[in-house]
Amino acid sequence: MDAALKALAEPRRREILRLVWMRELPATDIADHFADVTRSAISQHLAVLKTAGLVTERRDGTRRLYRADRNEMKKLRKFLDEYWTSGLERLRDVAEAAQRDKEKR
Amino acid sequence: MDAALKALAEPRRREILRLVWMRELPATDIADHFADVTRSAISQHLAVLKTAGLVTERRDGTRRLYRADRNEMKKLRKFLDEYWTSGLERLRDVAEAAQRDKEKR
DNA sequence: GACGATATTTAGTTGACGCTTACGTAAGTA
DNA sequence: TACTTACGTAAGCGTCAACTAAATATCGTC
Repeated sequence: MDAALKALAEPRRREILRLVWMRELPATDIADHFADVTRSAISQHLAVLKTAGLVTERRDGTRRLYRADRNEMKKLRKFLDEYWTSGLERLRDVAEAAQRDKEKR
Repeated sequence: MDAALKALAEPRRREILRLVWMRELPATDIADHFADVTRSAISQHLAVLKTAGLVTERRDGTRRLYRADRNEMKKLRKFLDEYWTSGLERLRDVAEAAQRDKEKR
């Protein structure tokens, strides 16, 4: 989950993810979309996204086709929604804070 | 939105946000929660979160009380949900891809 | 097997980031 | 006024992340 959030922190990677959101796309086409950056850079971004589980790679001859793993994004959304309010953790923190307050008095 | 995502990419900042999710907390209490890091470091993290709009600051005497801005998080969630599938942008991209395919044939 | 096409990988550089230490500042308190 | 508490800010440092250029892998074709 940590890797996914870090991956999304980079604007270019978000753009890539958007490009392959609805369809598969070979690395070249993805790279062509970015005028100001080398293919190599895009390849590295794709590696990060793949490691984070946000895209899947499929080989077809010399080409590599990428596609967004929407299920992983779904998990991320769920994580973000639940992280702050996860029951047990929250209760523990509140209890600790109360304890701290008590000790100070 | 970019700033918010970058801010969340850092685990400590996520933890801070969680601490002040349900209640206000002075900077000292927040810093005390992290044993392995200086108060200064936490102060800097708080500045990042504030700039990203994820927390609000309220002064009370010498203390500064922080609290999560849940509305901003709500916006972020909405952004994440809609970014990949935003109507016009998506249509444009699809059109471009179709054009590219056509030219190759 | 050599070659062109498609892509990743590997140095190597640069800038950003997180951290600590040291200092500055504002608000209470004796 | 002097002192303490609570906090931010500046400078400096080490590390990591993003980039380029060059080298390397892999597949299909002649």
